[in-house]
Amino acid sequence: MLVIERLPKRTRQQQLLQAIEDNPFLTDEELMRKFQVSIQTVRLDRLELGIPELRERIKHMAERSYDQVRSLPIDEVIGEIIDLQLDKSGISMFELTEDHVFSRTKIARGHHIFAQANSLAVAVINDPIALTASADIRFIRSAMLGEKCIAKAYVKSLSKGKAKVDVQTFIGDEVVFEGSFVIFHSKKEQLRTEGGQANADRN
Amino acid sequence: MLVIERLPKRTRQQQLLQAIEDNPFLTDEELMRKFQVSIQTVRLDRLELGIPELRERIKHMAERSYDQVRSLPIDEVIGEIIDLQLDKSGISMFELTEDHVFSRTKIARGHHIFAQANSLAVAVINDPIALTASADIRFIRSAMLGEKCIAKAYVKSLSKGKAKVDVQTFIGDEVVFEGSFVIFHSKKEQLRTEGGQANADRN
DNA sequence: ACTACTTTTAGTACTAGGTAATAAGAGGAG
DNA sequence: CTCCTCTTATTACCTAGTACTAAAAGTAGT
Repeated sequence: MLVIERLPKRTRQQQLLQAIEDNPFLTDEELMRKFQVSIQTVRLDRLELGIPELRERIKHMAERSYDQVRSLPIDEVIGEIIDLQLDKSGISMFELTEDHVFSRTKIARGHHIFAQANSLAVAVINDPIALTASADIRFIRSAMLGEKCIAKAYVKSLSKGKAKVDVQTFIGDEVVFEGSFVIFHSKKEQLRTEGGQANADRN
Repeated sequence: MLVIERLPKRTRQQQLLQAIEDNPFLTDEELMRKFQVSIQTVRLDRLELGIPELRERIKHMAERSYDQVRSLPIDEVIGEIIDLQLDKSGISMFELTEDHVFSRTKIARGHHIFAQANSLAVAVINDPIALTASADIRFIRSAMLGEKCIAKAYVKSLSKGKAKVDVQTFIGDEVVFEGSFVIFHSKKEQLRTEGGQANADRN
């Protein structure tokens, strides 16, 4: 007789599933010790539950995070630049995912909406060094999970080291956010520029 | 005397490093084909460059992303709540890492500073449904990589569905950010509350 | 108690993607 | 021609498995 009573198959499989969900880095050998069964039982359980082997689990996690890491630093602007006329105007698109909303209400958190507008306001200024000095912002309507936010930025004035940029963010034809940004930048005089590569290193 | 360093090896190793950085999922066999050398050369190169094997690389990525996933949803506030007196005041701390700064200048991006202040302003309101309506903000000094931002929020007024919250963010004793937030919330009348568990589901 | 069936365990062959160590060949500098 | 670096080859071993076959153990019905 075993001192430790072994669990029925169903229970064990549910606990195994939970265990791997909690810690995907468990090997079959560790699971075998945890549940006091043979390694073959663990493997049969994984087979029945459709849980891939450790290395595959790890690989999937890495691939997922790799894709995330890839998608961010390509341009440091929050959202996707649709159109950019340096020192004039810019448009970006930003889709609200689970990551951007309150888990309870599915309403977008203010700072994500702000981040899109802020980074566009900075990106539109043709200067590698450009920083938000101040902003006057209004959240007009709340945005929800899955909605596509289109931010439009217009440079209102541009002087030695200071620019005023107005941003409006729309969902469909409804305004959800408005902001007036004052952006400090480094260039003393404005230069005429070709439409070429903008500075990717700013938002 | 070796006047000219033998470039092929060095160049290859640099390219190998770059290749693995670009795509950490490359096996030695794939690298061998890519560089037209034997698999042993690839392995010697990795050894010299201190690049771990594929599985270790993948594992590290997975672990890192796992830790991130773990650390984020625990509290949905940007930064760490140091003190919270609901409907009165709150303090949060936020350390600027590489993720929060311009890669070129190492200056913090405005929306991260804003996010800390905004999420604190929302968190301090004792209502599970609270949203930023508008804000008037000023970035007074630029914050740099590694600096610890301490945000202090004070509830200035609180009525049926609207609250005014002022936030100041400090690095040391210097003010780096100031903002006046108007927060909409759902409660009609204010209730006296025990100091207990605040809503983690808001910022 | 015997059979039938499920569940568990055991064992073997094979795999990918390596490490570690040792030896041998290639090619250039002096 | 020799020394030296670089490269390649070879072999043994590792982990964490898959795939498959077979046997043992437990459980239920009759």
